[in-house]
Amino acid sequence: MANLSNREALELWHSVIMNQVTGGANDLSMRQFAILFTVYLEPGPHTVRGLAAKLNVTKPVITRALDAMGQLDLLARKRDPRDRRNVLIQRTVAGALYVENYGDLISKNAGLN
Amino acid sequence: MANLSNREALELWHSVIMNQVTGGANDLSMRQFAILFTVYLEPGPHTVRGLAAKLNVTKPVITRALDAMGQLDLLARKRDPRDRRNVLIQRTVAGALYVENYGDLISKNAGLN
DNA sequence: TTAATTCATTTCGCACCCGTATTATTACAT
DNA sequence: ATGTAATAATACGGGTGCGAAATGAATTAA
Repeated sequence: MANLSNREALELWHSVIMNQVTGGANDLSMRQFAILFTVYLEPGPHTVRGLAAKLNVTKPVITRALDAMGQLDLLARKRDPRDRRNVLIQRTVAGALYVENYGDLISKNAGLN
Repeated sequence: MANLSNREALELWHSVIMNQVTGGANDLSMRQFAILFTVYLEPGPHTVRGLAAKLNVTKPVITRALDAMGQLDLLARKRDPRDRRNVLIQRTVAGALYVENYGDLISKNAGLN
């Protein structure tokens, strides 16, 4: 994979964060970002409990993040038919697009100079 | 500079965010991160007004962020002696170390595979 | 069938962040 | 000197996120 110098790494991070902050469309919290990217980048199925354990946060954090991001249509809930206590977190078209665009943004900033 | 594929970019971003979330030491908001990195990566002097304009937020956001990050000793205030209405945001040793470590973290994750 | 377990959700209290509007201080123009 | 402008800080109200604890729903064990 790419080899980033310390300085380059910081400038990349800075520019991505600046894009996020100044654009200001939605402002997801750091935890929400972690949830979103975990669901889209790691193989499922993802449950509330599983995500809470992986991110080292309490379950209500996941529940509330699903409320918020569900409203933005970035993720969706689905009851597990095999064990209806579980909630499976599903990807959405809008969410996939959003994550994809984020990848573009990052790699574009990484290629700036 | 490095050339990142879209997928690599997303995985890099994901791993850095995961480190930030699960580590959970201090949790700065996205805006606070933007302020911190702007001060350490862009040439000064930085003022409350200037940062507010650059980040497209209101001035109280900067003031409060300085309160919070000042308490963590990541940044310091200094009255501008030439115009005592201004506050110049100063770097600190602890802050420089913090940012430096962040660069290590990012570049390390970028080199993982 | 009943009790215990295991999920996700809701409730509660606390803390933080935000923007608007106001205040206090300093500089500048007249 | 006086008034105006500019700067940062503060007060206030609303919104949201957090963890702990309580609740509800579904499964499993006895």
